[in-house]
Order: sequence, then C-alpha cells, then structure tokens
Amino acid sequence: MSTANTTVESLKNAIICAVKKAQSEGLLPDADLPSFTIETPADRSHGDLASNAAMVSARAFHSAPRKIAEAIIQNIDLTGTNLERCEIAGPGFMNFFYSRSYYSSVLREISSKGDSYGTSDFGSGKKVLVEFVSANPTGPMHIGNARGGALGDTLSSVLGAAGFDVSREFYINDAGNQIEKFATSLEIRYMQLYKDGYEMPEDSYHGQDIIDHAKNFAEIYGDRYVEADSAERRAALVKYALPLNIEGLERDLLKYRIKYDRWFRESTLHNDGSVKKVVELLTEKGHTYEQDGAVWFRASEFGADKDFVLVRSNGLPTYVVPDIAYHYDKLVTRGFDRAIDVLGADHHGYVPRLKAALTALGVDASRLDVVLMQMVFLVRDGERVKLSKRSGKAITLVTLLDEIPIDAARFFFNLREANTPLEFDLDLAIEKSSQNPVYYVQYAHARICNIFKGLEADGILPRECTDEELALLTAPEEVELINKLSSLEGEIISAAKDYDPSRITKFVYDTATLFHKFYNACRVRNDDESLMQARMTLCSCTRSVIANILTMFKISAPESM
RNA sequence: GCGCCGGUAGCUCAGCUGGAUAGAGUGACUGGCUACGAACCAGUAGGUCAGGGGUUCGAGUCCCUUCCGGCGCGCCA
Repeated sequence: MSTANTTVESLKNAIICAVKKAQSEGLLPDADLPSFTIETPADRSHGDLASNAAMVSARAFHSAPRKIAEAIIQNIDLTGTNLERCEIAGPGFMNFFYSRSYYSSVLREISSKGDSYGTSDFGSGKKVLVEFVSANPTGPMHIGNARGGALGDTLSSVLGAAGFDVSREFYINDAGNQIEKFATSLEIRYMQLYKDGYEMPEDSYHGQDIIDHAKNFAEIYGDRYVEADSAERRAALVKYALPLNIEGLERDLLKYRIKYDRWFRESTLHNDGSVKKVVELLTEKGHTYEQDGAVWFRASEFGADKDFVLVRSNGLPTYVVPDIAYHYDKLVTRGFDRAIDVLGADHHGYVPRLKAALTALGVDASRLDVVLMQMVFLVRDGERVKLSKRSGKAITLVTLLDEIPIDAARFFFNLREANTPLEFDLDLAIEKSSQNPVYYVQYAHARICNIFKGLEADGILPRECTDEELALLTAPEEVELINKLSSLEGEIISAAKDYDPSRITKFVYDTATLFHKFYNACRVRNDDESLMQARMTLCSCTRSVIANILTMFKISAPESM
C-alpha cells in the first residue's frame, strides 16, 4: 500500500469512527451512514482531500449537511492519517489538509522503492491472458494492428504492475477460409507468371506481397507446379508463404517492442479435435439444431441476439467454432483466471455470441473481457489520409515504423482510451518540439538528468535529507508535484481496473507539466544547501516516476536529447 | 429497422464511483534566458458541455427523447 492510498483509507475509517462516536453521544441519530467518497478537489484551496460524507447522509440523519459535518469534525481523530486539520466548506464539504510530514513520507517512499515505485499487489497474482493484434497471417499488419499492439502490450504491462500474472498471446489464424483465400490468391498470381487467362477474384488478396510471394516461389520452384494438381499447387504455395508471413509478423512486432509469451496456432485446435469437440459438446447438451443442412447453436437462449451457424451445410465449421475452442482452452484447459481480448470495434456484435457459447459450455463468461478499440485516422498536413484497403494501399505497421520513431508510435497510440476514435498526427509524431507530447515528457526526464550532471560537475552530490529539510518544499509548484507523484500506484490500479493504459499516458504527461512548472519557478541549484538537497530529492523522485512509466511502456527515458 | 460507440473552446481532446468557478494542448495575441537545457514557463482571448425534458441539495457526468456522425447486425473472419 502506498502512502497516498493508506491516507484515503484511514481517512475513511476516521470519518466512520467519528460518526459512531457522535451517534453514541447523541449528536447524530442512529441511522446507517450511506456510502460516501473521498476525493482530491480540483481547487487546492479546498484542501488536499475532501469528503461528501455529510452531504450524502443529510437525508438519513434528517439534518443539514453542515451540522452533520460539525458533529463529525468534533469527534474525528486524525491521528495516523497524515492529515492535520479539517474545514467545513460550501454546501457541507469537509476539506482535509495534509500535515507537513506527509510530503516527506511520500518522497521517502519513492526514494526507497525506486524502480518498483508504482507497482502493487492489487491483482494478487491472478493469471490473466491478454490476446492482442492476432492479425491475419495472410498479409501485412495495418494501422489498426499498430494501435492494438500498443494498447495490448501496455495494458499487459499495466496489469503486471498492478500485481496480475500476465501472459501475452498472439492467435494465428492459420486455418480456415482465409487460408483458402490466401491459397487462391497465391495460386492465381503464380499462374499469371506463366499463363494468360487468370483473373483475381474480387474477394482475394490484391496486395503486392502476394505477387512477391508468387515471384519468389517461382524463382525457387520454377514452373514445376504449373501443370500440377491444383490442390498440390496450393498446398505448396501456402507451405512456402505462410511461414514467411508468420516470421514477418513476429519480426515486425518485435521491432515494435512487443514480445509474446506464446504464439497460438488455430490449426492446433483443428488437429487435436478441439474444434469438433465444441460442436459435439453443444449438441450433446441439446443446444444445437439442424436447419437447411447446417448446424445451428441456440445462442439466443444464452443471452445473444440471435442463433448462429456452427457448421455450414458444406460440413465445414464457421470461424466461431475454433474461437470458442480457443477461449475454452484459455479459461478451462489452461486455467487462466481471466482472458482479455483486444479487438477492433467492428467485432462488438460477435462478443455476446462467443460468450453465449462459453456459457452453454458451462464456463463463467464474465471471465472473458473484451477491450474494443475504435478506428485510427492518420493525419498528414492537417488532413486525414484516405485509407483504401481494397486497392491494397493501406499504410502498414512496417511503413509507419519506418516513418516515425517507435517511442512516438507507442506513446501516440495510447493517448486516447481504446473506445474512442484516434487521430494520429504523423507530422507531430516526428516533430522534435514541445508540441510533441512524447518529447515533452522525455525532455522532463533529460532535464532532471542534466541538473544532476551539472551539480555533480561542481562536486555537489545528492544525499539523504532529514524530514525537516524535506519540509522546506512548500512552494505551490513543489507541493503539487509531490501530490502528483504520490498517486502513481492508485492511477495504475485504476488503469488496470478500467483496462485503460491511456490514463497512465495522461498521468506521465501531467507529471512532466508539473515538473516543468516547478523547474521554472524553483531553482534547484541554491545557496541554501538544505533546500537544494530537498529539491534534488524531489527531482530524483520525479525522475523515478517518469522513468518507471516510460520503461513500463517500453519507451526510452533519455538522459539527454 | 435493431444494437454498440461517440457529440465538451476555431481544431485535437481531458473531466475518476454525480460535487464547489467546466480544464489542457494547439492555433491567435502578449510577456519571460549575463540564472540548473527557452525541446521550457507565465498571461490574454475563446464555452447555451448537440437540442429538449426528467431525477437531486447539486447534472458535462444518471434516466427518457430528438437530431448528427462512426461501426455492426452472413452457412465472411
């Protein structure tokens, strides 16, 4: 538990105790205290922590909020809360103020925890599987995958920092219809090299990558497969091209600093009979029926909007079946406490269906959470770049990473929460100025490093400060900054609860802002040696917070820029 | 037609379980380096929180409704 968290908890307890005491003295009626909140007021003159306890209990206690607040304050014992006084304000808020010693205890905590400051055991080691990107291995990754990658990877890191045991996984769709389409596309491109009269169907893959595969294949095997049986030709082409694509995915994601714990192949679910078994199990339990030669699942009986097909009339399963088998594998066979899927928002209709199937199989579907992410719009020269997937002209992850730094990409894709559309400004991302938020944050870090370098050159080294010295940090800019630093652990837990790593991006940006303000208002190098050392401690703690976050997000924290 | 998501400053967006005077960045204008990195900071201007009803001591936040935008609703994945 961090100092900041214990303060909030102990204040809550102190208020509850005060109410009981006031009740025993007859100052308040014997009614239950409704649930109330402790929050940080936006305006600092309203104290450091504020509670609405008196206002929410006005009805229960049949009394005016301010009167209730008075009764509470008369009986409150703030010993051990890091708080020293309380004021009643406005309609009945109780505003509490930190004691001086609180600030020094925050700085001490950060200094002693160092790299681990911000982490907690909130998740108590629960096993969580985060599946993200899972791009089709039939072609290159696009911008949506880039967002999914940054989101999934940082979300995993946030969950890890909050005390969950996290595994990252990529699901490879190396079976099913899209592989057939892949085969068809490769086959036609190959045959086009030798014969006329081969046209690409509308729904095949038109990208340059398919043409390249066919050419390279032809260079190795020549025309050997031109006269061969189509099935044999297709199999050979897929066997050649698919592993190359999968290697490519792995390589490109690694370049993006994403390393998976496991690459899970859909084909294994077909090969070991899992896919078949899903249909059998659902049928055994009476959750399926036949219609028009297809096998349907009674999804509407399990909370989905309508029934859907499991096995097509041609005898082949639809894509949902391996997906069900896969999630069953995650939650039951491998026993993860929770599975999180990062998906494009266009999949939202599919989620209730998958959950319905899991429920029908006796799995608690609430253990599956889906993070949906909205569209990315690339902006260049102030205008949205038109993306046309049809023509194969969509910007790929690789070309994006060629153009902009990895640091910027990872930062920018986490600027907004997943469920809101994201504008990605390409010009801004490569700009080396304060307008570029990633530079702004990194600059704060470099600036701190530079302060220490400069001081060290004059023989001034940081040392441990006494509480009295740390209590010299009383300027508003100093107090604000310490307050910010103190809330990192809580922020990470909130981000983990909400599956929203963008909160941490905002947090680190705000921290940088407060540091820059402090820097301009308070000179670290100072004739007052004690004050200088106290400020050095504050700098060092700020550096830890920024570095811990950037490192967690796999963004560099440079010592100079 | 049904479902999901969104609509906050000129632009891009914050606003945590309802809280005190709705905030940043950017753009516009004005200041601050013989002082630890000006890749920074300070200030001015800019708002009927899409419209309308409701709940409450209190609504950008919750409920209903209308309008506008994005996306879903396949024996595709």
